[in-house]
This record gives sequence, C-alpha cells and structure tokens, in this order.
Amino acid sequence: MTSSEENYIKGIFHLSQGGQHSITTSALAEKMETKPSSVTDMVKRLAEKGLLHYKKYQGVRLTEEGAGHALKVIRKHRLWEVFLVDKLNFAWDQVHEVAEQLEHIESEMLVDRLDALLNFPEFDPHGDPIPDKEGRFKTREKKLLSAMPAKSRGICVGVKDSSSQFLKFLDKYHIELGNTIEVLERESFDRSMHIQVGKRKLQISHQIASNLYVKPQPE
Amino acid sequence: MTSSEENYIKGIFHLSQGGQHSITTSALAEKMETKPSSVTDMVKRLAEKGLLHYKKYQGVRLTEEGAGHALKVIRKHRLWEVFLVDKLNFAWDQVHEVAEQLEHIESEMLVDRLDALLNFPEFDPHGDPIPDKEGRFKTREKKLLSAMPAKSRGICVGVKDSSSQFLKFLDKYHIELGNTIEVLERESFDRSMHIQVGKRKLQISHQIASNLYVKPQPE
DNA sequence: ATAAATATTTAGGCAAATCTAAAAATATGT
DNA sequence: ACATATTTTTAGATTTGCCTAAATATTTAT
Ligand SMILES: [Mn+2]
Ligand SMILES: [Mn+2]
Ligand SMILES: [Mn+2]
Ligand SMILES: [Mn+2]
Repeated sequence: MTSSEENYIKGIFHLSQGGQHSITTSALAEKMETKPSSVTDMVKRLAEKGLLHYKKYQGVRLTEEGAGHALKVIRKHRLWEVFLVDKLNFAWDQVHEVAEQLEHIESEMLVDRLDALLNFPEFDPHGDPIPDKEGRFKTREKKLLSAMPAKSRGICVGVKDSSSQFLKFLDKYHIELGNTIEVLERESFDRSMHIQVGKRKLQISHQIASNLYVKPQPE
Repeated sequence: MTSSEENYIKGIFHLSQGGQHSITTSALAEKMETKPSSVTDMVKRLAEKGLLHYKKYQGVRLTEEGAGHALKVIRKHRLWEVFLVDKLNFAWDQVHEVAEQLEHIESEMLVDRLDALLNFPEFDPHGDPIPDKEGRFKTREKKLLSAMPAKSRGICVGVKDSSSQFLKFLDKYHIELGNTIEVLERESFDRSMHIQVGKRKLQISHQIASNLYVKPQPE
C-alpha cells in the first residue's frame, strides 16, 4: 500500500468517526485537499483492492480490512507523536507533520518496540487514543468545555483543533492536558467563559472553549 | 527531492568512494537493481537539478550539492540504525531495511534531536562512520583481516559485507565489533586463518577474513 | 414537474519512475 | 582498420496520482 492510499484510508476513517454512514466524494476531496476527480480515481483503485465499498454517486465506506489498515496507520502516527514529545522533547505543536511521514514506515517490529519503549501509551500528546496491536482503544467520557454548565468542573483531556496556532495559544495561557478546569461563569452574550485553571482565573472566548475537551468531574 | 532521487544520489556516492572518478550507467544500474535505460532517465533529471554532472556516454559525478545531500541521507540512515540497536534492541542484521525507509524522513530537528538522544555516535552498528551536521566524519585506520600478517593483532572495527547472513554468521561465532583478534597462523593453501578472539581460538575461511575490518594494534 | 444548481464521473493530459525493444555510440579483437 | 561485441541512449508503453474541462447524474427550488 502506498503512502497516498494510506492517507486516503485514514481520511475516510476520520470522516466516518463523525457518524456518517457513507462519505461523499466532495467531503473526501476537501479532507485530502485535492479535486473530486482525483478522489474518484483513487476510490476506484481502493475499491478494487477491497479496502472500501464504492458505488457510483453513492460515496464510500471502508471495509473491515480498510478500517483495520486505517487503525494501524493511526496507531503509528500517534505512537510517533508520543515518541517525539517524550523522547525528543518536541513541543506538541511540532509533532504532527513529522508523524505524517513516520506513520508510513513499514515494520511491525519497529512499531511494537516503539510502543514498549514508550510504555504502551494510551493517548497521544493531543489526548487522542492510541489503538493497540489489535486496533482496540480506550474511549473516555469527554465534553467540549463550551458544553459545560456554570459551576461545573472537568479535567482537560484533549483538543478538537490541533493546529499549531491553537496549541501555541494554549501554551501561552498555560492550559495543559491534565489541568482541572472549573467553569465560573458563562456569558450568554458572546458565549465567552470565566474559568479557573488550577489557581488562575481567566476569561476565554467561545472559540477556545469549543475546541477543548474536558472529562466532567463530579461535585 | 524524492526517495528515489535520494537513493540514486546515495548509490552514486557509495560507488564514488571506491575511487572512480566517474560512475558508469551500467555500474549504477547494477547498484540500483534497475535497467540502464532507467538510470539514463534518472541521471538526466538529477543533472537538470544540479546534483550531478552528466555527459552522454561519459558517466556521472556528483556535484558538491549532490555529495552534500548524499551525506545527509547517509547520516540519517546510520543514526536510525544506531537508534534501532541502542534504543529498540534490534539486532545489527535487522536494521538496514528499516533504516532504508527512515533515512528519507524530512526534519532537521528530528535528525539533530535523535543525534543528541544517541549521544552523538561516531559509528553505526556496522562500524561505518556517521557524518556530523556538516557532513564531516571520522576515518580510522582499518585493514581487512585477510590482509593481516601472522602474529599480528587488531581490533575488530567493521564489516565489509553487511548482509544479514554474514552478520548472523559472526553472531554465531561470537565475533563482535570491539573484539581483539589475533592472527595465529595463515594457511597459504586455502587462505584460511587461525585466529584468537578473546580467549577463543577458531579457524575462519578467506571469505570471512576478507569481509572483516580490523584496526591493527602495535606489538 | 420541470428547470436550475450542485455533485460526481469521464475524458484526456502530465510528471515521475519504471520497463522492453530498437537505434546509436563506444570499445575490443584480430 | 574494420568487424564484432558491449554499452548507452532513445522511443514508446505502463502505473500512480494528480490536474482541467466536459459530460452526466442527482438534488433543490420554483
Ligand atoms: Mn497528528
Ligand atoms: Mn495527535
Ligand atoms: Mn544500512
Ligand atoms: Mn550500517
């Protein structure tokens, strides 16, 4: 399987996580930053190889085999991200591009040994779950901070937007995965929020709150 | 630069180390395990990009830029080999294939941090020198064991053949880089040698002796 | 229900990297 | 020197992955 094929499979997998049964040509074209005609070409090849189901004008859906392959690529991507952060001291906004390359390296031994070196991490630096050898991964209860009511608390467990700009913004305000965040007050006018992170109080816009995942805490 | 282009540049660089001024199309075709006509195509493209000098029927020679690029790829290849052996416990006969893939990953930060993680190694698991950031590398005096006279001693510092079969053969007889090897006697008939490795005495064929490099020791 | 807008596919082309077969240049042997 | 052998290049095809423009199917709006 080529890198390009793997990227398409991964793109389809991610779009499928959004709940849709079938992924349209145009949605996939947008995701892959390519033209719909190129997508049609590629999905025909992938259907040929048994990695997805494709009927003209009906969009695509991964086969078991296709989804399995997607999970392997995602596993590699996220393990490499952990490696870059934990072992090479990359910042969490610097790892994605390199992981995009490393995820295509073929060697089962490499992946498994890397997994062991990193102590079998269950989540990547952005809070996304890492599939194990069999493709299984932990899910955890999480809600967008923007969906949390006033007076509630949660632990920051992930980001929805993992762009370098957003991650650097979080760094600037010292918001990290693992922090406890309490919602002090919600402004209905602009949907901004007053929150407390550890001892610090700050006000964040809706845009920020709607890209941070928290695990709601009791009490 | 594509992986394929990098592989050609690396192939030419290695052939050039054998002393020839100019590398012929057929020599390169053999090295790259491809057809001469494919080589002609590729070297035209590489000449176009300024990575090598090419005149029809005259063979090729790397430019400064081409050689510099080759050194970068070789640096990455050998650093990754060290990583696989030192950090992921690969055997020295298992690293080459994976390093062939990893050497094409593009990220200067990755290479430099990896170098640091490994404590700036100067030689790879097969005894080959690792170029530094500027492309400079240590050379050390080394001779083929087959060229050592009787009663002489040397330290095993490298292999000429780094095929998995040869490396596994050395493992089987517990011959490792760093071992002191003494030549006890040379058989002129079949050119086999009686050697002493540490406390152990053994007899090795010319084929083995002519693929092991030693650094001659005084006395 | 029909027309207009939108989405998707097809057709035809291009660049990279490979191949085979044929042509051209170079090297070798008597 | 000249014929023969070898090496190298060219010509033409193939596959992957992409493009643009045109054709076709589907969806939406009147
Ligand atoms: Mn990523
Ligand atoms: Mn990630
Ligand atoms: Mn190697
Ligand atoms: Mn090596």
